[in-house]
Amino acid sequence: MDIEKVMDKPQKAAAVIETLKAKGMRVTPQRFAVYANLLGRSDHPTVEQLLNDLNQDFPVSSQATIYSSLQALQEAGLVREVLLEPGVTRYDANVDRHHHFRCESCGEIEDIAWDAFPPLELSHLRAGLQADGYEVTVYGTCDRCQTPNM
Amino acid sequence: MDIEKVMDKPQKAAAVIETLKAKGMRVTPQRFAVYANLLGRSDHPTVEQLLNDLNQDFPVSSQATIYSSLQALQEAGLVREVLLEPGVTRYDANVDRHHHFRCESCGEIEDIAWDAFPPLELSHLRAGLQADGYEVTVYGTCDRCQTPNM
DNA sequence: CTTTGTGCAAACGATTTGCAGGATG
DNA sequence: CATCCTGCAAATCGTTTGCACAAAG
Repeated sequence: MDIEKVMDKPQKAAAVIETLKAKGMRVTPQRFAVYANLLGRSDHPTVEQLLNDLNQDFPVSSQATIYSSLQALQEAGLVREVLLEPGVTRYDANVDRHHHFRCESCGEIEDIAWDAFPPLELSHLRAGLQADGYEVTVYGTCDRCQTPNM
Repeated sequence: MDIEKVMDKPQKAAAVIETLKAKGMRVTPQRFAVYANLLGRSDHPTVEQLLNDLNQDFPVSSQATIYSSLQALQEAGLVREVLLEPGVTRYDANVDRHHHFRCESCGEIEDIAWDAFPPLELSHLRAGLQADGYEVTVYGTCDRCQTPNM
């Protein structure tokens, strides 16, 4: 399969390919498609959602390959997992530090900018713990779920 | 099976039983054992750990019953899930708000007191989001993993 | 005595793995 | 052309479910 088929924005495609190469990864259409798709959305999809989205028009990648692509992308530091619901693993191409908002009604997840909150002081946690970073998860209700069936 | 067999601290046992009754739950030895065990530890065990721990000396509860007990305890608001690693659901009998520290090396989870951090201002999130609460997760290395094999 | 819980085993769903053929660099 | 990736199917692991029996109130 040709990589061009899975990407309609040539300029960005080149950038994505460069990123993958720069990480020493082989650039395959499947990897490219997974990463480009993740970069192009902000809703932290599951593997199932990626699978449906990628293969919508014609087969691009199998499920097993999506799993292995995601693993490779994770190891390269290009993608991270987001775990906020039991049994659901979501993926996020935004690896800069940021927080999350989760709607307790529909499960939707939305990013919150890092500087939405003042920096937290980690230095006076219990002695012995070495803190490397942190993240805030906010729980609540999204707009859509506040005004049901309208 | 008799409840006394699974609890060696009679005074606390009575309190646990009262709590369960107060929530309108039937008090069974299995439920009691699950909840008492969770109350007595702070390491957020998985179902597998609970299963091993409870049945260590003699059979107390089956796996299916632990799942159903945990579900009932959750619905009663006595227990909550903690999700910080893929594929691993942990349980916590501390339902007061608090934060978590996760060791990226061994996966151990430790509670952080709620007032370890100044309260965050949730009011200026994106308009439309209704925030109900939040939680901080700190990532790092625990004491044990900082000084390997000693 | 009525209702709800338990235990077993089968069912399930998400993720992982083994392996043969195919694509990448 | 050597290495690594892909796709398929089978295997695995955590969790859920159906059902007959037992226990709680």
